[in-house]
Amino acid sequence: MATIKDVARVAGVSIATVSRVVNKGPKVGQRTRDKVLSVMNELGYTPNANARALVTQKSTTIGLVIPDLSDPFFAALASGVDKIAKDSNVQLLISTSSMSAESEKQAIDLLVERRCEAIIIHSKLLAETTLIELSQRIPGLILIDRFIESINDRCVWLDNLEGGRIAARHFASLGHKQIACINSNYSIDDPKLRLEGFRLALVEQALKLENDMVSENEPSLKGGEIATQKLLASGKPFSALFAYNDAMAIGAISTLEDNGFKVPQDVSVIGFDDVILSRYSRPKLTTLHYPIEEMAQNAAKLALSFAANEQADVVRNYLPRLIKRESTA
Amino acid sequence: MATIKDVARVAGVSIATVSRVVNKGPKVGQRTRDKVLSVMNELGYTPNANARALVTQKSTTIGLVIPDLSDPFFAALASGVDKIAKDSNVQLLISTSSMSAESEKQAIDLLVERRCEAIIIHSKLLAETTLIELSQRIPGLILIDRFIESINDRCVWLDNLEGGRIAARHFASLGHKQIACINSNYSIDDPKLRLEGFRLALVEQALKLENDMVSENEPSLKGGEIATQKLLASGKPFSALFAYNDAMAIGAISTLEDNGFKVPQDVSVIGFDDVILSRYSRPKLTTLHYPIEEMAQNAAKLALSFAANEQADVVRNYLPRLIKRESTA
DNA sequence: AGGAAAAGGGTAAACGTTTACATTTTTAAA
DNA sequence: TTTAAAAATGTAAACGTTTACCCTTTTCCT
Repeated sequence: MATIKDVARVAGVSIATVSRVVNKGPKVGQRTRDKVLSVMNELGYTPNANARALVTQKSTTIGLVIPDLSDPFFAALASGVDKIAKDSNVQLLISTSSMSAESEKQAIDLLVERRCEAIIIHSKLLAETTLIELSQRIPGLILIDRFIESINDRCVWLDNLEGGRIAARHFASLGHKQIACINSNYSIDDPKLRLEGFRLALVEQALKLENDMVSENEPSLKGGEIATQKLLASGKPFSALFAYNDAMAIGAISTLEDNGFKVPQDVSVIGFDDVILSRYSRPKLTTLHYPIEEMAQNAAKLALSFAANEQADVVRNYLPRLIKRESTA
Repeated sequence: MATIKDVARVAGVSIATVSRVVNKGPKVGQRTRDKVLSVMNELGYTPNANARALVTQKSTTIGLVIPDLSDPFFAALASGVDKIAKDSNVQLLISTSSMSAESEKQAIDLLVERRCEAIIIHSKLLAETTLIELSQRIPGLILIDRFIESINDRCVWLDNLEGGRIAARHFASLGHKQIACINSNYSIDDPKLRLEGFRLALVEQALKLENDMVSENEPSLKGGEIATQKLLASGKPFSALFAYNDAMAIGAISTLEDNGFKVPQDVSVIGFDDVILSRYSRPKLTTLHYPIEEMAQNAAKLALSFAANEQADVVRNYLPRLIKRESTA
């Protein structure tokens, strides 16, 4: 592949001159510029970004660590980062990490080796201490969907607790008394917080969530089905169901209808996340909107600005918003 | 950030030695190795991938051009590439291209500048000649979801025509006579091919698709709804509907049920793609499985092998497969 | 003890750029 | 013309690695 030297030689100029025309710099005559341009074209010259990064100490790269690209939620996250990257003429390098602290650390290391300008990390498993230490070493590092008090200026997160509260209040306002919940059985904070907020607000409304009205399972369609079957099997009736996420909610609706319950006439169901699924389900899902793409955009802005030693003024703490569709009444 | 020189200086050895321990090379004694390792740790040394790429002429990067990361279909594609990348210790660099040949070209150029080992391109807009020329210049370039005869060994594609055929045969085998179709109005090959295959196989079965039984619109939920409304408005009855993709199919089901038609009792609907949506809809969607993730994996394998001057033996030409669920009868 | 082979370690060039600084050429005012 | 300023171009160092090649210790056999 042709290098700047080849172009210089063929065009009969110095590499400095070629560099100047490549970078649209000043100080180069029209005549030479045209000559160089035509040689570049003839030779199919493309500048080497690695060499450039080395000498300029800028990689024009933004790194992103997520567990799984195929999950629409993370795809939306990545898409948000990508949009800001595009605006800043920076490219998106993705590092996926599979379900272990070890692998999350590795994914980050790869991005550090690449000397990414900025790094956005979705980590649920890495220890707080590690993350804090990392954030000290890397100026452009931002955590998304995770809150760590001591480095809260580096975090962009959603208030899960409040999400639970909102769901509870919605059910209360609809007059529901017999309330159930299907939750994720993953050992991360989110399920605990959502449930806690849900409980708290229920109490405020003089309602309560019986212990056996909470069923845990995988946060997936199948998990939602199984969790709902268990709830049904217990025999206790309920008219309102709070699901950990949209996938579980849709699984729940499916199981409920298979068992003769109409949604929302017999049971109201509320989801969480507002992923694309929720608009495609029938009935359309009432859910809590998780503005992940916007959050990712802000995280990217923040990361880029921290990397440049500034501090962008963007929202970091998000509240989920209730989207009323057809699954609650 | 500490460099190899810093480590060498502090450890009292040459940079060659440090390089050897970093790369787990031979020819370094236990004693020195330990010393270097501890200094590396103390200084928080991380090798610079750009410098490495420069000298080794290997970027350990695989590039991917797609139009939109937030679309689950492309997210699945990216995920497939990522899996192979991981296996090959290579990182995924994503370049999104928005709806124009120009922008597709730019996205590719960015990856070339990065000297990606291999490049996977999902391009519907770039001219064949450009793509052919590009594939000549770049050994590790593979086209996904596009077929160009003269460089067919660089293509991984799905047989859209056959997809249409399969749908038609399925309807015929179910005894349907009054058949309709909602198609995408995008001016790319896929909609034309699917429809053509559908028509062709219908004729073989002595059936036919009336011209006014084809309605075009955007390939989205909303587009599916509108296209179906138009079909309904025409007044002609139909009992089988072939949708361009799952989103349109789900939109169609929604509109059909809103108009008092039961799916599949009154109308059978078949989708295309088998994206995650189709499993979450009610009734679950009968559709043509588009094995995009597997295709992407093979594209990545192929790209990497071409880049290494070999030629992996993988399937390049895929057939969609009928997934019978609940929306046809 | 002598010596050869093996092991450990160092030197310096190369990768493809950018850029401060130096040099040459052109322009235009005197 | 001369000449000072401006414009164009060139020189060379630097970025952080890897690696071929060379030199110095060890090791271990006879």
